Amino acid sequence: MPRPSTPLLSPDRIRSVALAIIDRDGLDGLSMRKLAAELGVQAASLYGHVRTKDQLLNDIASSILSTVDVSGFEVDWREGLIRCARSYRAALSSHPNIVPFLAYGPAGREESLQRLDLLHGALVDAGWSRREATMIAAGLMYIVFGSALSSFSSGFSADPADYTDRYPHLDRAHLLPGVARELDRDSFELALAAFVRGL
Amino acid sequence: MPRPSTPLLSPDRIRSVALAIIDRDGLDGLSMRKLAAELGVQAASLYGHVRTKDQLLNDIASSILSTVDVSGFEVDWREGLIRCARSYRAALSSHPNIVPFLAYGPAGREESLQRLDLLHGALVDAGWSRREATMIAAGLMYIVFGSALSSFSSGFSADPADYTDRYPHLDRAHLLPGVARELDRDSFELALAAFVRGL
DNA sequence: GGGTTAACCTAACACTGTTCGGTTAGTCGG
DNA sequence: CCGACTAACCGAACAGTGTTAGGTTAACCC
Repeated sequence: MPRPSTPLLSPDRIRSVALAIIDRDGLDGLSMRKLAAELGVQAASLYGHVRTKDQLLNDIASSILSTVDVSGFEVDWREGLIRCARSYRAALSSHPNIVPFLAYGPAGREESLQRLDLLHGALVDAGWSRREATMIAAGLMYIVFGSALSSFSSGFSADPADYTDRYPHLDRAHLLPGVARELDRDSFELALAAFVRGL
Repeated sequence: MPRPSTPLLSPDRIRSVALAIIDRDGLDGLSMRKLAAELGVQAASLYGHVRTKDQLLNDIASSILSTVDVSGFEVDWREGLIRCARSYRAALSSHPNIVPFLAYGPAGREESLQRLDLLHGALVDAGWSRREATMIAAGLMYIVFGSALSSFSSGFSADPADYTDRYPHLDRAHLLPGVARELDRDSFELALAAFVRGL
């Protein structure tokens, strides 16, 4: 097939289909050939629109991070922290499969830094030292990313029988997928509340 | 080369060289061929001692996790939580490059579960409900893994000039590698202290 | 000393991301 | 209207990945 009348590819379409594949098949489930196939195209054609796979993932990551909302600091810094963390977590957990890439890659993402800068400024305005503000922001990110990786409760979904005998203390209620999600959210809320309260 | 007089390979040697490569070249820097080469052997030979690369990584991960110490709950549960978290973080940050794999993979690791079970039991003994104990343990893991991924301060080590103008609030002192490590540790301690205090 | 097994090898398979050189449809200048 | 040029796609290839099948030989046991 030579040049088609109307282009089959665009950066936006590539990103959106790639994200759909990641959501469906996981991070390892995305290959350039598979992505191309689902776009009705050969793999090489992608490189006219995307510099590299890593760049593609970065772009997707940035677009997800750009939905994070850091407003709400006018009221009070505690409320601002909580809202920011919730928004961050919501953004991450809407596409959980890409979180490992996000956490792995450099934190120096434009979107991430902008929001961090705002957060940092708000904390300093509230009376914290610069160093403290940095550490508080870091702590908040620990909780957000730790919970979004969610290698915790959703990582348990193996055979319940494995746990019952060997780990007497562990409640196995959280093995049910529905409960696991709820438990993850509640754990996040508890950790967040405890962290902010303890500051 | 046929069967050598003294075996060149053993699961232990393979694991230790593999971990050395990961520490030196990163998680992506480990390939079976490279590992084999450093062991003075061909790649296929590894599969007589190791079922699969993923299994190898899991074994390495388990051996790292097995150094985590969850004692210290006799004194008081707050102290126990803090000691456990510190020990966990120490174990992870001694081999930071494997943390992404650890965080990515299932939490259902034998070593991880044993310690989780103990922690859970200690919390229940201290008067928390089973559900609360689970959530507290999860929260602790969020902070530990979030901090060990350390996609925070060590992720910034780019060009300092990039930050100065665009992000006025961000202090750029933490760009210095030495400071970054210290800041990471202090951020972890602050998050941990705030979390435990806030419970 | 012969048979068995364990430890290594070579070669290959099916993938991966990425690049090079071609082929053609669309677009613009004269 | 026609030629030059570019944009968009393709086929084939490269170097690399994890993994397996089948072969070769040294060490071990009876």
